[in-house]
Formats: sequence, C-alpha cells, structure tokens
Amino acid sequence: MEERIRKAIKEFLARAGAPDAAFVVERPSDSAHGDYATNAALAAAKALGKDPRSLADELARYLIDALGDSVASHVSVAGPGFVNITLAREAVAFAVAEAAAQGSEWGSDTAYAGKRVMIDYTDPNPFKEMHIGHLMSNVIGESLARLIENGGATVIRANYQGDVGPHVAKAIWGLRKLGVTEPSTAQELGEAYAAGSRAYDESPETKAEIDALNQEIYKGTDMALVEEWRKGRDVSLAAFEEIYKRLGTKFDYYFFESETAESGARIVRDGVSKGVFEESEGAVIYRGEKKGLHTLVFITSRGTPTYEAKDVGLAFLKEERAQFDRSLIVTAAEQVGHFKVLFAALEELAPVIAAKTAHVPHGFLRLTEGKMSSREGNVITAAGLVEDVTKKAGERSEDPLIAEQVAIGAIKYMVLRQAPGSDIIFDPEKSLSLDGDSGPYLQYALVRAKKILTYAANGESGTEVPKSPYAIERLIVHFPEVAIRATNELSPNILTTYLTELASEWNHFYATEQVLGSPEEAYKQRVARAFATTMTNGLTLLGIPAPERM
RNA sequence: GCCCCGAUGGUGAAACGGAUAUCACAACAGUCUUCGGAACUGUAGGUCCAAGUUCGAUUCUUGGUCGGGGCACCA
Repeated sequence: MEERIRKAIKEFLARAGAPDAAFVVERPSDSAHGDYATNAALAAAKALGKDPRSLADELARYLIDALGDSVASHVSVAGPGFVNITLAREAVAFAVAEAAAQGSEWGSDTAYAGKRVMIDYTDPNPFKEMHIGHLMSNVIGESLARLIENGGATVIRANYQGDVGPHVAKAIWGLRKLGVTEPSTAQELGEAYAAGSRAYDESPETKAEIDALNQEIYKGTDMALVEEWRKGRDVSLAAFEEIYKRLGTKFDYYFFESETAESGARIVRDGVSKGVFEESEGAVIYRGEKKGLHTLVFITSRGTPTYEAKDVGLAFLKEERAQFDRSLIVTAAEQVGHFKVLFAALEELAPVIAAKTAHVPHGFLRLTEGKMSSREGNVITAAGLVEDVTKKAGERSEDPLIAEQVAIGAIKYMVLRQAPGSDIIFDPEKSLSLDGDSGPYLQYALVRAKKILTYAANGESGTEVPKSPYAIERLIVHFPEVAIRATNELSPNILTTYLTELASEWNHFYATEQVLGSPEEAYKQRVARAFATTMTNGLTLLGIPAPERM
C-alpha cells in the first residue's frame, strides 16, 4: 500500500520537475490525520520555487486521481503542506482479509530474494560462561536473521567462538589449581577462569606460568594438555547449545579461533611484505593512523596472533566456506574501534570481502549498580537470567513450559524494544516487567485472540459490517511496510514498537467490542484472525515465542 | 590528551528534519469481573545548556557540561 502511494507521489514529482526530492510516506502519529501522510510537497516546494500549500493542493488532486476512490476515500492538505491520505473502507477491509487469509506469508517480502546473507552473532567464549552480553548479541542477531529471511534472502547463521587465547590458559590453570580433572558444568569452568584471572593479575610468577601455558595451547603438542583443553571445550559448547535451543537459535556454521589463528597469522605475515602491516618492537602491527584510526597489534612479540589477526583469518575462512553477498557481524559497541581498524586492513588485503562486510554494534546490558566482569566472577549469566525470570513467570503459571516461553519473551522484548546501538539499563533486583510494555503483553494479547478463534470455530452468526473500520484494522494494514523498514534499517525495535501499539489497540478492541454472538460476528472474527496472524508473524520475526495459553 | 557513542516526565524507553513529543512502570482516580484482569479508561508530570542552519529542530552544525566506551602486544 505504502509502495503504491510512494510510486504515485514519485510520478507527480517527476511531472512537476523535482524527480529527486527526498520525501517520506508515514503513518501519522494522530490517526485522525488519516492512514498515510507525506511531506513531499514541503520537500519539493523549495526546489521548485513554489508555495508549499499550493503544491500540496496539486499533489492531493493528483493522488485522488492516481489512487482512485476505491483506495483513498479522502486526500487532504493540512498544516504547512502535509498531504494526508485516508484509505477507503473497502481498501482497509481488503488488507485485513488478506492478512487473515495469508497466514505466515502475511508481511513477507522479496526485496532480498536471491541474496545470501551471513550473520555472525552471539560469539561466546568456551571456558567462560555465556553472559547477558552474549545474550544480547544472540537476541538481536537472531531477530535480524529472521527479518532478512522474511525479506527473501537465504540467511547463514554463524557463531564465532574463542576457544584459544589467554582466557583459555587462565581457565585451564584455574582447573588445575582447583583440582578439577573432569569438569562437567559451565559453572565450574567459570569459577576456574575467575580464579586463574585473579591469580594472573596478582602474581607475576603465575602470570608467566599462564602465558607459557597459552603458548603451549597454541602449539598443541602436549597431548595431556590438549586432552584437558578438549574436555573443557566440550563442556562449554554443550552448555551453549542448551541455551541456543531455549532461545530458538540454530546455527549453520560454527567458527573457532583455533581454526582462524594459524591462517590469520599467515595472512598477516604475508601482508607485511605487501606493506599492509609492519613490524614494530617485535610485534606485527597495522598503522591505523594512515586512515585516521589508531594502531593495533595483530601478532604479539611472542608470536601469537591477537584477536585482530584471528578476525582476518575468519574473514577469509567465511568467504571460503560460505559464499555470500553480504556479511554482518553483531557484537557489542565497544568493538567499533577494533572493527574500523580491521576493515581498514582488510580493504588493503581483500577489498571484495571488506566491501560486503559490516559491523552491527549493539549497546551494553548495563547493571544499575556495579560493573559486571567475568574476571571478577560476578557476571550475570545467560542461563541464570533465564532461570530467574522463568521462576518469576512461574508465579503466574503452573505450566513450566509456558513460564519459560513468557520469560524468554520478556527478556527478548527488553532487548528488542530499543534501538540496537544503545545501552540497556538492567536492574536485576526489579528484574523484568511482565506488565505493560513487555513481551508477555504481546503474548497475552495474542492468546486472547486465539481463544476467541477456537470458540469461533463452531460457526458464525452475525453478518453485519461496521460502517467505519476499527482502529485495530487500520493498524494491521501497516504491518508489511513496518517489517520492511525494520529490515532495511537493521532495527528490530521498529517492529517491536509497532507490535506494542498493535497489542494495545487489540486489547482496546477486546474490551469495547463483543465478537462472539454480535451482529458483526463474521466480520469481527476476520479482524481477530488478521490480528492473530499479524501478531504471530511479528513475534516470529522478533524470535519471541507465542504460547497457546497463559 | 586524542577518537567514538549517548543525554527526552520521578524511572525505563519511542519519535525515518514535520503537525498538539508517543508508550510503559511508579503515583492518583476509575472500570468489575458476560470472547480470561499478565487487561481497559482517565488525571498529573518531560526534550542537558548556549549559539547557528531551516518555512519547521528531540533530530542537523559548532561550542560547553555530564555519562559510557575505545586508544600496541586481552577478546
């Protein structure tokens, strides 16, 4: 619908002599203004040297003809020169009927058809516990994956996990210190890591010991050590897998630092002779200053590749394993500097890969008090958070499965409701809201609609049609374009905001209108079905589960 | 010191340069339980400061204040 209006406006602007004027078509914040509004006349008036109001009048007249009165019942000019469009009764009814009939296809798009998009997210580190930062990456990454899939692309879900590096040496040292030979839980590993990390900072001798251990792990010649490493890694990965399952993520590729370290180091060393990298104080570095950035070490003076070199290796490995048109990496915003330098280096090494790769930063999940640090061992783990919220949701539901669905919904909503780049202030005491603006609010609205539909299966009575559309109908019409915008802007929060308004409007409808047994029963059932379809598809795109009852 | 990001009612958030700044929590006042109240209705309260650009600025520019992050061998 929006697309049709946009096209008509473009035609008008082209005829008027301002084909390049940038304009928006939006849903007015006040529904009394209509279903769509555009600032096109305001935007083009200056370039054309015309009065905005009179240009708006011309545009309004043009749109009435172009759209026809079966689409737009009313086109008016308001304020400084906005053109407001009110959809015809039958156009709204048609869209609602479409939503009710299309099922899971409602809101899907073809803009990305034929494209292969790799999304790399979550990225926890074996030997450390998965904390709420990784949870945030997972929730956002999964939703982006679903949005892009909905846009028609083939999405390749990737997860890059740091199974070598100093943190591993610290954890293994810690396991030895604590006398754990057969670690069986992620928690044990987390404690071992915290112990190793503390010792590393406190004692220079231990630091040297752990550094040596780190070198040994890279070499991989000490078979007893390799066995310790393998055991710990397996325990970690199994624990991660359990969480992915609960969160609803299934990865296509797992990449490990143990497989990018060597190739990354080799590529970086080759890059020295090409003049991309240079040696300095025994280390191999990239001088970011030549592009207005800062210098980063890619290979340490001890010869081990850093995170940067491994990421170079990863970029090549991804290209080799899964050809893609676009590659997105979802991580915390603290890494933007790292990725800027990395991409600068990659541009020189492999411009094609660099051009199709982008970093999608997300904010932190910040605690209201105190700083979270896995080194200190005071992290909020992903599993712990899910468990706590599930317990809280369990107070309102006897079914543990539903309690978990509600908990996952509440957590995901908290993350997805706001712009992905900004931090989330998280108060573990107050925990998460299950009322008002929340995941359960959306889930509950859907449950209510589904309940009506199960009763309605018995048949319909009333066949009257209300004269004007309900507010909920006018909102349903916008779902496809909201999904597209959220996809194009990589911002699931756009969809979350819309779904919250949709749920609110449904609850209002539910409170004021009787569906079953009313004179308009057949019509209202269709509205309920259209709402349920829209909400179901919306929740699916966010990765929020839709319980059957609550 | 340099670089990046942010600042919106008491609290947490939304607003693709547009119309009377939206939503929830908390507060206060109601709905009364006929398709399930994790709901609905109403009241009160807000754009960090100062300039600038613009017909129009929460949004863009510059300066300041405050906060977060990054800046050579961690990831």
